[in-house]
Amino acid sequence: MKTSIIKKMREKGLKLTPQRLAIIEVLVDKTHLHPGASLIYREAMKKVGSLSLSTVYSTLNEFSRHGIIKMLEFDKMENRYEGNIMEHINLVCKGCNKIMDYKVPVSIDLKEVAKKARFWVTDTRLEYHGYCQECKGK
Amino acid sequence: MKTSIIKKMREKGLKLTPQRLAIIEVLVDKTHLHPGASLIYREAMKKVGSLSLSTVYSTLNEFSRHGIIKMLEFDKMENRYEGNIMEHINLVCKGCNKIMDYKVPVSIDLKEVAKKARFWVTDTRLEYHGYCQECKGK
DNA sequence: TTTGTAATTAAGAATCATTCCAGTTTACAA
DNA sequence: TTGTAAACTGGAATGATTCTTAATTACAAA
Ligand SMILES: [Mn+2]
Ligand SMILES: [Mn+2]
Ligand SMILES: [Zn+2]
Ligand SMILES: [Zn+2]
Repeated sequence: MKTSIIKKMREKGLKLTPQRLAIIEVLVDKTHLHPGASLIYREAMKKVGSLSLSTVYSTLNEFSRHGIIKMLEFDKMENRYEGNIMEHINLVCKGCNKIMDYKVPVSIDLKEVAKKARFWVTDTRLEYHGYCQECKGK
Repeated sequence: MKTSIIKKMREKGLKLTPQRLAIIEVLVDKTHLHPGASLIYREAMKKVGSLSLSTVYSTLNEFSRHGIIKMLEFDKMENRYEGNIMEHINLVCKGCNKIMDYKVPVSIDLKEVAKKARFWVTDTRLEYHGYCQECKGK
């Protein structure tokens, strides 16, 4: 996954800096956690001496704008990021803010959306909110 | 829709105030716009003399907490609200921030999610982001 | 109808994730 | 090696949302 991200960066003409490399590594290592900017900042900081939070934010924005990673936007909670850009449902626990992947059994044809609703889809956001096993029993 | 919202409020033991009535009316009238708090505030203000933005926020939070309305959370954009709580996909235009409804052709069985992923879904958030007819041609 | 009180509202201050800014450094193509 | 656009930095600014505290009010019970 790390290699494919770097490859995509090259394709898009994005420069590879030590800061970006560290951010990518955290994103890959912790992708199952769907980490937020502050965790990514803390972890990447351990890898590269010099890094500012502004850089983390602008890098994550840049990457998600290019479709290299996916930004999951929230209101009550820090935004979260993931390297897995395959279409899937994110299960978001309201108790502990954990986010888990759920394989989509069916997929809607985006061409049909364009035809029927006159809307051209660039990315999808599928979330189920609720409670995980641990949080279910209060 | 207005009647059913008020009925649900009664069921939940929520009091019906002039402020809440105005907010509900705006929510019903403008539901297709998926209005944000500031629009709801402006429009509801026209109906009742006295209304504060704090009240709008706390009311919308209260209602969505009770599942009476649905809050659509964004990061770059004001949160939006809708009275239509039936499961459907929201088409969010990245050009003009318009939000349109799209009827879901298929629905995933939530019991299967509980069984397979050990996750209990309370609400769903299905969005397609992209461009509407007007914004497509830049 | 009147009363008691828990719920609701108001106004402004506080929060905090995120963006902006302006100056400095750096990756990498030539 | 050099030139330059891109990236980085740290601090200030932003802005939607929440918090706080005191005043007001809906409505159940008397
Ligand atoms: Mn995921
Ligand atoms: Mn909708
Ligand atoms: Zn949980
Ligand atoms: Zn549009």
